[in-house]
Amino acid sequence: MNTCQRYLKEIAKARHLEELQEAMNFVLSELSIESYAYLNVGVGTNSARSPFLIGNYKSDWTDYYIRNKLDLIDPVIEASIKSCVPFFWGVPEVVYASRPEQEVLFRQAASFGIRHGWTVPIHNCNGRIGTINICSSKEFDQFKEHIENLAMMLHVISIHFHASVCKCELADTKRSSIDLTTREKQCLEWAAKGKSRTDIAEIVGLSPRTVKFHIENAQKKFGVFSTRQAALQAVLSGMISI
Amino acid sequence: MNTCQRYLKEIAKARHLEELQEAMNFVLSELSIESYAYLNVGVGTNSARSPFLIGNYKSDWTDYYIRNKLDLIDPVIEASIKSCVPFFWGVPEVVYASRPEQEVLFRQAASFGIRHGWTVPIHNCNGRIGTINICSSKEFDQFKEHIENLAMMLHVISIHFHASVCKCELADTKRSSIDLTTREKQCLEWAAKGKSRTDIAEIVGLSPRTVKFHIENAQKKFGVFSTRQAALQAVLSGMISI
DNA sequence: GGATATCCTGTCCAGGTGGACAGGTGCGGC
DNA sequence: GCCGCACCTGTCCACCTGGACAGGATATCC
Repeated sequence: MNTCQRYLKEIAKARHLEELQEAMNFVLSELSIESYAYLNVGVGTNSARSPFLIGNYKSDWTDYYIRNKLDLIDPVIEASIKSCVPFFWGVPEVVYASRPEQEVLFRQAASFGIRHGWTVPIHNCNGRIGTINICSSKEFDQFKEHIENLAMMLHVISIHFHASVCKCELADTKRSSIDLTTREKQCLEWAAKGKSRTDIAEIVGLSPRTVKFHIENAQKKFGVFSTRQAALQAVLSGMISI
Repeated sequence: MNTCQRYLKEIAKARHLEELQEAMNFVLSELSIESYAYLNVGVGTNSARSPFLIGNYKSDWTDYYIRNKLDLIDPVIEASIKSCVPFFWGVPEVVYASRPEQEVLFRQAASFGIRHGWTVPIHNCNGRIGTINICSSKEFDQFKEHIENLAMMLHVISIHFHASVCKCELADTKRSSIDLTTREKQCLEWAAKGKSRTDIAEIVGLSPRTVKFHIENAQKKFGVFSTRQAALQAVLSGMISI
């Protein structure tokens, strides 16, 4: 068994988020990664659902980040939503602050020693994405070289880590898999076809309130906050067709 | 630059699907992978486009597979939709035929020498998923050992390959009848992610009215009457990703 | 009998959406 | 110079949506 396989095994055997964090701390320290943060965010609307964070960034910064919902404006998160391959960010790179509040964010991060980094975005199409963010106090060139040497391994480790997070999360919430009821699918299907609540009510022979009820349930199951997203998720996961 | 980086560069520089296939053929032959197939399928039941296939499987089999839409019943594809980490399939593994028509599929595949394999599922949330399927005529244990030694590199290569396919494909859609402008795509993309008009306005730096304007134009192009439908169409036709 | 799941229905209300009316700029082609 | 196109912005208003309150009826399983 090679080194990477050993690392992946370490990550796979974790049963709770705490164990997972320990495993990741161990693996990344072995790889001389001084500072990392796994951020799991919803791609949905800016509602109450909080993103969650695992890692060893300074808690002053991460607390502030989460409390102020900075993920909503973070250009790194924006880029992660769009990209499916890892990317560098910070001073000499493309992914950088473009709007005033993003510049504030970068300045604030810099005051905690976070000036540049490398991020692995991980998508699994359930309305949330995972990002492994690695940063360093080293000079950018030196950091980049270090990362590029490890990129392959770090990329794979990140994906498996995210998969483990999802597994632990699922185990926690006891939601084995997303399973829509007949009514939920029926209502969502018409919603995806562009019908309004009242239309659907008439079509399927329910009250508009009940249609709302079923769509709301579907939204909860997908962890999203709009019919738009629920319809998308249902179509993308092959549960309904339009 | 190490070997893997060289491979990734080879894949990244391809501009058309043909070049991409050549690059992949080269890379995988270097890694002593005798037989692979990249299958790109839509996840919806009646997806916008038929699946497409790149690789060096016997064309007798792949033609038959595509013609009979076997991806719709293939347990490997089912597993790929659900999993986001690579897995083995075939005789001694978990992913195997469970329904009668799936058993037929596996028997047919076996007659073409495909008995077991390893699949990397790649999700990037645009209504299609990519799978890199690698199989071998070797005995399973021997095959498994070979793959496990290369798993990390193959995994990363697969992800970058899929990203390149998407890039080439997007270039192709520019020639299709429906053609969204940059702003339209930009606004729809955020809309598909569940953002509201005001959110999007802030993100892309426009007035809410202008965001509305662009989404309306996209709606007209698709011949639909809601953001919901426009977002779905755009995602399913691969113009945007969520 | 109680827990659980699916299903059904109601009101109130802030905030989002889409249609219809306006207006404007800058660029390239004929 | 005019036309078409992409782009940008505004108001008004009916309607739709989602969240937060409610209230029910069945049926299954332990």
